[in-house]
Amino acid sequence: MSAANTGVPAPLDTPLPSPVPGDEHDQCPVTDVLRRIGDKWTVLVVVLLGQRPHRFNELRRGIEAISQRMLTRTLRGLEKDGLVHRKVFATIPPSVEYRLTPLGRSLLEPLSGLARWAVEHQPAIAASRRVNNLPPRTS
Amino acid sequence: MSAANTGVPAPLDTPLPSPVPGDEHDQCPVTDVLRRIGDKWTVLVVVLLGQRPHRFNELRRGIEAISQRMLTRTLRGLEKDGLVHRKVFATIPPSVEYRLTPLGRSLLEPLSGLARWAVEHQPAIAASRRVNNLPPRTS
DNA sequence: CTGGATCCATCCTGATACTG
DNA sequence: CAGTATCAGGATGGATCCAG
Repeated sequence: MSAANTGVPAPLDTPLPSPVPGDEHDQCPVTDVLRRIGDKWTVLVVVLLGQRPHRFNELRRGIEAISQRMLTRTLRGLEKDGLVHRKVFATIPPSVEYRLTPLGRSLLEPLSGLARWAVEHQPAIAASRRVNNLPPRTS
Repeated sequence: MSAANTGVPAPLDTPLPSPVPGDEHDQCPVTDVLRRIGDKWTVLVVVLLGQRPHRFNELRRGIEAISQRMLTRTLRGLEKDGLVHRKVFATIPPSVEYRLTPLGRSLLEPLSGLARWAVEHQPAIAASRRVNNLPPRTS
């Protein structure tokens, strides 16, 4: 935190990859990533796997509220995108280990930036939600 | 960029606010924020407003593919959370100006971090998606 | 110009039951 | 243990029409 809120729009060292083509109907990478990790469980799983590799039911116990189905789906999505590696041990009973790939680990860093912002400003957002519970506009 | 990808897991200066309570059924602030900005249009609107204030139809033209309804909904959501300020000019015809609040502007920074990651790794993700188009596992 | 109201298709998520 | 299959409810997004 150096020059924080001086009132100036803050010229951002990374200009965010341009508004969008407009007439292009496929979305920009940013939106794409946001939608991938913006679901209900992905971030939780990534964070857990960021600590160490986990087995399936280990993740399940770590999250608790997640259903078996959603954990599978979440892991499949992450695996498909190359963020998580799935390693099967042909034992009896079978066991499967999930771990972040280097690509997946590289996500932890920008994610932590957003996490810090979220934790820091969550009270302000919550407050704004309470106040601005859509009171009729002037009328 | 100092120590970038050395292969080591990178110990993250911000440890991401802990996995989750587990038995708590309300989500952590990070998930909350991710779900707010993880929808189809929010980030696009925020980015546009990050450049300068816009009027309603100006935003609409800037995004093009967005429907009137979704632009309204997106803006209402951002307004409710205190990220966007809505200023009405009682002219004829009426005009409304939207601009980021300081809170909204503060989001641009962590967002740009994620944006940089997305742009940088989007090719790898796309490639992984093509390869891993869910080929039947062994079978 | 700005936006509300409706209707509808689709996606996401959860609960439950079953399998190698 | 680690999943898959199926069904149902809610959320999300789009099209269209109407209004101040």
